[in-house]
Amino acid sequence: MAQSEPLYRQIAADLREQIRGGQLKAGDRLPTEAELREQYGVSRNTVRLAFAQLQNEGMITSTQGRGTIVREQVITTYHASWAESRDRMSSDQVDAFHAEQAAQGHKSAYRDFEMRIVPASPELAERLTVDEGDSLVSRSFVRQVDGEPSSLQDSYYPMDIAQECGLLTPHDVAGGAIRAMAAKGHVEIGYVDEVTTRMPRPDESRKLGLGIGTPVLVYVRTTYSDTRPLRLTLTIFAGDRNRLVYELGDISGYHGQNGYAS
Amino acid sequence: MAQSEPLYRQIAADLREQIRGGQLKAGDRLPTEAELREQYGVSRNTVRLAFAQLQNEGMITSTQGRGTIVREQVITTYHASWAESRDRMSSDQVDAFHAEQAAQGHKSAYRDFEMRIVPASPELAERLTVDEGDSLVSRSFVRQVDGEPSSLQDSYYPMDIAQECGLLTPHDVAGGAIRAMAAKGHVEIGYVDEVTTRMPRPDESRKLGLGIGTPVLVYVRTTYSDTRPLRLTLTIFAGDRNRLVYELGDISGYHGQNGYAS
DNA sequence: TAGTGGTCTAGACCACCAC
DNA sequence: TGGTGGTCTAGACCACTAT
Repeated sequence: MAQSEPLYRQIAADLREQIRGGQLKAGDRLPTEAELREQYGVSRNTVRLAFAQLQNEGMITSTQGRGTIVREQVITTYHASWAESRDRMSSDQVDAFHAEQAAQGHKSAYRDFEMRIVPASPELAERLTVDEGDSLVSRSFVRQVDGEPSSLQDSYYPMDIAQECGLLTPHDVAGGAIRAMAAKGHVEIGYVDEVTTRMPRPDESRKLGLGIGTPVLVYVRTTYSDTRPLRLTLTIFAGDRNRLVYELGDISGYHGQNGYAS
Repeated sequence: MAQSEPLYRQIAADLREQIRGGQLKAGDRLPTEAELREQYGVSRNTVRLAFAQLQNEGMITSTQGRGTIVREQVITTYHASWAESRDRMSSDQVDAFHAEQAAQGHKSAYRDFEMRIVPASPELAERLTVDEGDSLVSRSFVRQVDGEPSSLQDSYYPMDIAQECGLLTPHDVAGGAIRAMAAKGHVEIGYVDEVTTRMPRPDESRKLGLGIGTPVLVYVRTTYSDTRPLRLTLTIFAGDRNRLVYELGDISGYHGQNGYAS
């Protein structure tokens, strides 16, 4: 028997089952803490432990004064093997991101643009093949989709390239930084992408408006010309709203839908 | 002033600072709940709330009877753009995974192999272009690295291909399923990879031995021949121990290290 | 056995939201 | 205003680990 399961886990399991089974749908309100306390004959703290477990699984969200609801997810797709590739960038857009979001029926925008000069951390120095502590130019912004923050992006450039290509301005670069570098002969011909996941730090959680129990997708792209690393872009994606997609090789046998609707 | 911060958040912030600052290193023991209760003059529950927050951020682990320690992370790399590619597979290995882990100084193994016949879910049906409910062959196992479970892998094959290529056996297929399919003319020439993250379900958490506050990396690879989808592989990576890497285009300008040590 | 974290109770007051 | 969740206290007993 699983009788030895603690009470709060049993309560959490019951509620999880009701959500998976469809009795409680996305957006529905769960019973209040008081109701569950009576229903199970336990203390309020035990109910709160059960709620905490489900919150940490990303299944529910509690709001002071309003109640506790089943979380819903709207996932948008980021085609990593398309984005920033030159043959997909039309002349009047910064990157392929806007176009892809529009194709999925979403509106995207940039917010809180910042330019800073920072010393290279060990990780940055290794990937950009500069010395630790060397100055790098950081250009960062928040990406919004449908008015909600969706990802935090931070690109790092070696100082000499940034100076040569006019990336030291605290504004958006017309046509995009990639184009500006290409115009000076620094053409990106290869990428290395690293993808990991972790729980957000408090400031990331705040900027992305993440609920408890939402991890982030950490996406690091290092780009190369034929001779050297040109740029490192670190993107923190809100894990409950984003999907990274790579297309490799020949996928002409693919049915061609761009939806990945599920 | 940030005086309005709840007590437990202040305590969590203090401890987080000590970890980030290096006063508390990976593997070190934190003060006990009783010590912190005295130190801050709060109730034990408040200390526990602070611990819970840090656990959910993946920073600490508590064990009954032993204490609370700072978590440490050993990350291994999974080269998604290499794995399973034919020109990287030597004749005597199932896939490139073993070789890559060995190159990183890790020992890998497979456990708990299973073969099942399952009906296609809507997501599987869409990607494999079969009808919902059609029978698929599922072949799954647990991947271990250095004796610890590292990822759960589950591959789905259309029934006709599985029958033709001898994938209906409840054992490992000699030389690997990819080779078996290629021998019958079903050659994989393209991939679509989808990468997302979420918190683990209780069973995944158990199989992977995940602590509280550890998300998983969900990795779905659909492979194609020149005419049709051949296979869908779903991998659930323990988020605290794995990194996915893609190399795209020409990276001859890359410095050539395979470490990504950090 | 002593000390740790795990579970649980029964209260209290507060901040926020809908009415 | 009444009800919701957010924070906090001051206990209690249990399960596990180290010694």
